[in-house]
Amino acid sequence: MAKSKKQNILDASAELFVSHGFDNTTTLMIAKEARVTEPLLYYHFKGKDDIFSKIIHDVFNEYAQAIEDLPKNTDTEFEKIANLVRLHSQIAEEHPQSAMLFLSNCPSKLLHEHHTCRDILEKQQEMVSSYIQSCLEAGNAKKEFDVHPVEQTTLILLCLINEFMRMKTTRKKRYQPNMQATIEFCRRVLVARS
Amino acid sequence: MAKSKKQNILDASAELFVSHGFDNTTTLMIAKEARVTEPLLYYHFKGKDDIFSKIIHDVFNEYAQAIEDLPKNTDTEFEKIANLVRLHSQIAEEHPQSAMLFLSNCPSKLLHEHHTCRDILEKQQEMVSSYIQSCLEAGNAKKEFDVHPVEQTTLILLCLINEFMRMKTTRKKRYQPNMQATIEFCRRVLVARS
Amino acid sequence: MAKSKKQNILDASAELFVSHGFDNTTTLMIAKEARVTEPLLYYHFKGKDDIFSKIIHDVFNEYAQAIEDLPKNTDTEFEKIANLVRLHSQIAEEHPQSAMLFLSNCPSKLLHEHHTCRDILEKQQEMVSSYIQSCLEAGNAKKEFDVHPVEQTTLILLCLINEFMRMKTTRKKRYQPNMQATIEFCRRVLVARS
Amino acid sequence: MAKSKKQNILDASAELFVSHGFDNTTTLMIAKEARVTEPLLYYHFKGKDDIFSKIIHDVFNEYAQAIEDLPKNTDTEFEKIANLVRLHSQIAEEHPQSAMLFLSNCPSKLLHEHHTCRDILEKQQEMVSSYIQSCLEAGNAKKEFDVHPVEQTTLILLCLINEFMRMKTTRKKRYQPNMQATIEFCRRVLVARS
DNA sequence: CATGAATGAGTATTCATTCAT
DNA sequence: AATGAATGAATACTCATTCAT
Repeated sequence: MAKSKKQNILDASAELFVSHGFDNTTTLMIAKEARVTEPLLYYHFKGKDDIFSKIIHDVFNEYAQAIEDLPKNTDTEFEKIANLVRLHSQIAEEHPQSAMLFLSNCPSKLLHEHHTCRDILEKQQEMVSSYIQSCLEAGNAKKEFDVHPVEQTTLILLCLINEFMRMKTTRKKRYQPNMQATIEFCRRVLVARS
Repeated sequence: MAKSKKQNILDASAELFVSHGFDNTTTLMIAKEARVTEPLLYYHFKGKDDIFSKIIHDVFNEYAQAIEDLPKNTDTEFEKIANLVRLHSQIAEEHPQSAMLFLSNCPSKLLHEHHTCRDILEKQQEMVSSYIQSCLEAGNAKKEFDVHPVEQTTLILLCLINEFMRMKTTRKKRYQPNMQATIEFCRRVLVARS
Repeated sequence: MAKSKKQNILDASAELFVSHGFDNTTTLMIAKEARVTEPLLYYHFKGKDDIFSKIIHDVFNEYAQAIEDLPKNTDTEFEKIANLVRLHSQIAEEHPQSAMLFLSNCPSKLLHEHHTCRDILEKQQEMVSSYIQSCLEAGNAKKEFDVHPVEQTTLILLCLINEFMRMKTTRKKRYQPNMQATIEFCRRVLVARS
Repeated sequence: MAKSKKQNILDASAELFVSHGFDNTTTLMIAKEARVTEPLLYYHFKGKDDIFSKIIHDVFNEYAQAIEDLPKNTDTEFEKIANLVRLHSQIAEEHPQSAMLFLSNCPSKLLHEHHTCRDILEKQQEMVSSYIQSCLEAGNAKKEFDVHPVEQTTLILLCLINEFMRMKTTRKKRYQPNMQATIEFCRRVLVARS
């Protein structure tokens, strides 16, 4: 029993939110899965929503850190873009649960303005799109790229990367795009033609 | 009373499924919104799931028809791709509800093998990717395109289009990619360089 | 379509009341089984209770008639008792449905003073016990029997006959008493010893 | 608050099942009668069926114990039969509720093969009939009895005892057979004639 | 005689949460 | 830190019955 009961609750909840969805996971299911009684959930957390928030924040923080940790000094700006794709591919493969948690529970909550998901989704967009935009601008400056409407291209690349991860996580193998091909695709779009 | 009560139920349900999600929409909410009594839901449909299925099938059939109706004879193959992007942009703008219904309710249900959503999502993928792949192959043959791993590129374009629609539907204006920019982006990738 | 729809309803109801019990038979089930729409039930009958009453009365009238029709002139009084047992055995075998209808639906309704079942059950007791009592008294007078507390013996024989039919109708073969043995049993009790 | 709420639920349920029948007893009625809220029923039991099962098992176990406890050593075998009748008479008088519960709810459920009632009814038959049969065989051996088809006579006595209890429990006084007369009736059938 | 549409009142059951200990 | 007992509010769904035609 290395894990604390509190951690048990978080782990069990994460698993259930992924496999059944937030709405279809009951506090009783969580308690049973975590080998804990229901009132203990309320001792450690404010309620079901709070458990979800904690989990989603943890997941996001790890993700944010991973992006932060991407190499800042690379030979080319394109390498940075490629690294971004690689990171997402790796997350989809190594932590599919974390990705799923986000992808399958958040959409239906997005409409509620002040929901945890909305905040985080916005942060993620902000973070990734500013990463991409920096690359594009730097690349254009170096004549490595020749990309015109920088902001629009940023958004489109953001689309591409998000959906790339979504498909890797939620679809059948035959519909999962290949990482290398995706990187080449980006190269074609970005890299200035001689 | 121009609309039949049955149609009222479908309309009210669609609206609520979009705004609250399937799980957070109660049969009572549907009945009230449709200005109908609850038992009538069960007279016309087998239950909440059945209402959802009917709606999602209707939405999908309209979508499938719209793709079917895209012009078959165009000057260039690229025009077909552009048309596909335009169609999705148009749907996101003119029928955001239909798009949302699909995008916000299906993900959490995808795990259940035989769920309506899974069937339909697969059909959509099949349909759109075979449309794209035909274009790419024809374009390559005509030397209009010079696209190498045809299948992978197909998948990536599928990603792009799906997420393009998703972002137009679910995100704030400032994160919505512009249609014309997206088409130009595709052109850059696809059209053979002189 | 030899049978009228009204008769269809009665037949279907009888079958369902037997197989599912009155409370577990819905008007919809009856309508479907009778290949009729629900409102028609209310055209022909006042409601579910009324259908039940009609059926139970029909069944009882047939039963009462059968008892009425038992031979009045027999060599011995005992023969009349034997005939009574034979009749019940025959009903249990030839019209198990009618017997079941009565046996499985009435008990839980017996408590409600003015229920159809109570009326009929009382009539049946009155009828059968007066039949038995006449036999016993006549048999005693003729010295064929030597039965002392006539009224009590009547009641006990009533018990025996009722439960005999119940067991033949509702229990497994191995618990069904044999008719001939039952008659011999009665003979032993009733017939005066030389 | 001498009784636990769990016991309150069982008591209230038993009373209601007897007075209204299982199908006509709602969980709300039970909760109100037990001065408890509805969800508590589901905290202590799996559902309405489970409550019924628990009660019927309790009742049966008491009954089985009472039969077990009947004196094993008696002067005559007939005394044992008489004791059996006395026991049933006593139960009908002292615990009419328990008897009614069984008699009025089980019949309509008997058709469902694996229902609690069927299991228990079979056990009761097995138990009582093996008790009777042992007596008859022992009595025959001792020449106390002179009973010929032992098995059939066993079944008929089982009939007699079951219906005796049923009538004592469910019918009007004037149709309730007298215990002593029933015992004498049995004596007449069983005891060998000089 | 017949029915498609509709409903008031309910019906077993569930759920997130709290309380007393 | 932990739990057995308890609940207010709901939740999908059902049923006998009726109405308009």
